[in-house]
Amino acid sequence: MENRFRKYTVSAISQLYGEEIDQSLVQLQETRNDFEGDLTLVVFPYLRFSKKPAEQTGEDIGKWLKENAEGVESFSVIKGFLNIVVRNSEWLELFKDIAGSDNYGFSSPAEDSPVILVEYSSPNTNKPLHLGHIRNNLLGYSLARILEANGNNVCKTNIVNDRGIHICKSMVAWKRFGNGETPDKKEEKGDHLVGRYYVKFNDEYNREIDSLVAEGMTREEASEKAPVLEEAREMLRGWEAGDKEIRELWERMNSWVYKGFDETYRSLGVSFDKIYYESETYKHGKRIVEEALNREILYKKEDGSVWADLTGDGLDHKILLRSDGTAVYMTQDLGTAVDRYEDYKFDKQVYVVGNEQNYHFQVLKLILKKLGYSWFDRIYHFNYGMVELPSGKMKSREGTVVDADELVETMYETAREMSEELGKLGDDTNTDKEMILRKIGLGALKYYILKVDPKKNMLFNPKESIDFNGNTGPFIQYTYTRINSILRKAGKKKECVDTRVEINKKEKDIIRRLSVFPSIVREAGITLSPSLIANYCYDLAKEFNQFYHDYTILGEKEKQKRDFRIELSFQTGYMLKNGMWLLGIDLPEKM
RNA sequence: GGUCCCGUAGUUUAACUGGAUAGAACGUGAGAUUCCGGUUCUCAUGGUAGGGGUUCGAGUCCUCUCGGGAUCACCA
Repeated sequence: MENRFRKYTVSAISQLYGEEIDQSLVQLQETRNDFEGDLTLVVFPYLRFSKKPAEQTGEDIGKWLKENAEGVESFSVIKGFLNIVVRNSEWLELFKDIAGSDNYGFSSPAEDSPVILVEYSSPNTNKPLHLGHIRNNLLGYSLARILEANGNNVCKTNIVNDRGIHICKSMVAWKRFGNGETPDKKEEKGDHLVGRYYVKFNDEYNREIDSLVAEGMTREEASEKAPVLEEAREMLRGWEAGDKEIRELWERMNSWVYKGFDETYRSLGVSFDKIYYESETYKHGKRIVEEALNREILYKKEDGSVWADLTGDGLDHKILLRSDGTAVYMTQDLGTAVDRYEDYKFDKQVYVVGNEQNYHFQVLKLILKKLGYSWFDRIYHFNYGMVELPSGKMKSREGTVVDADELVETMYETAREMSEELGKLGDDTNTDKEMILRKIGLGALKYYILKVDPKKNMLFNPKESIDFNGNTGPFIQYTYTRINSILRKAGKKKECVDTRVEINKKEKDIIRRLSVFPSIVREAGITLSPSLIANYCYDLAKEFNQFYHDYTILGEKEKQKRDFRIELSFQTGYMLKNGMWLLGIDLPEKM
């Protein structure tokens, strides 16, 4: 409908003022609630063509539309805003289109559609996932779905940082204190077990520093020379040299971690199409750096370390290989990027990584450019802010991180408590009940995180997120189950839309809301914002609830009206389901 | 100190990318409704950190000040 009016406006301007304008210049929006009308045209931009005051211009265009455009009931002009009232039959035609199309608002990718890689999660294998990763995973997963719905060929990737000094630290601690402990023996998730030894390493490290200081060493010196650290470094060198024993231990402990991660990913409901490992890509990175060194794009210091000079671009010097020849983070990321380009020839790559790495990605892009990769501009860093808790900031050093598994469990527990308090779900079997509660707990978590603008630091309040009222996931889930209940009672068959039926304001509001879904999906795809989808779902659910409150659906006597309302409910539920699907949120059929 | 991000009612947030009187939600106070599933609605309360600029029009763009965060490692 909006598109049609856009075209009408272009013709109106052309016929009235003899000026050909582009459709993008037409500012058409929903009429605000306080004014009479459905669509509003902003006429200010045309004043320079009409050479008349805003009111007069609005009147002219309004008159033209009334005479020439189909479906205009009436119009009014307030200041520079032309409010158009659209005929009810137009709305019903529109609704018929919506009801008649499958997956309204979704486009399916063709073979030659753009290829987009979405990287997210990117865990280190020395500790379990935490709240920050949750935001990352949810954003990444949702972005992938949104891009897919926009008709792109999307590949979800993950880069696992499975090598480096941090992993060696866990390994050293496990060798020293582990007594052959394994996840099976301990009945502990592997990632948690390994994470525990990482913490143990740091405890031991600090203890050794303290005792060295007590023996008269300076703190600075002590933190360099502590024996455990030496041992970890030795292990890293051994790892890079391919020492058999070290590699075996490394593989063994990593396998524990992967098993744990898989469980976490499953409980969060996210997945990947392709996983890259740093232990494989870093070699490629090193080759790339060495080649670039030969071509004198990079330079070597006297101590043997390799650097990129970025001062010409307003940045600093950046190290790419250590003096002992080992790789750094940037080295492997270069390798990963090139690997991926060779694998997929992507049109775009989206890195979902926290904003603390803004500098890193700025540098990555620049170095790719310097090295002559023409596609350097196709990588995009999707950065997001930190998650804080009501109790304060998360600091791993202070032990205030929130473990991902624990949080999911807490959400589930909270859902159960609330549900018991309300005394529902009585007659369902236990497994059904559990599944529903998982969906509610997880839906609450996901919705609460995704409705916020990713750029902003956010505060996560578990209690508030699971509220059944307000702008929350459970509220939308609840609306959906309510619709389902109505449809079950109605016999749930698809109704034909009779375009002669009379509709009221609320019904029109819902149709209008339904009709903008495609443009919201498109917008979310362009701006990469799941929050747009989240807020859309909330608005739709709220509008439906108002309608539900004011009018009866099943109790309506007139058959045509009743059928229409049932179909309207069906479409609303369908749209909620699709919208929430884009966020990776499941809607239970009952709750 | 350099660079980047952020600052909207008591709190959590939105604003169609420069459009109307800045919307919601939670909370608080008053009232109506409570029939398909836990409702919903109305009213009250209260906000763009501050100054200057750009123009028909600024939360949005520019600039300065103030506040918060990130980063500037031979960590990842």
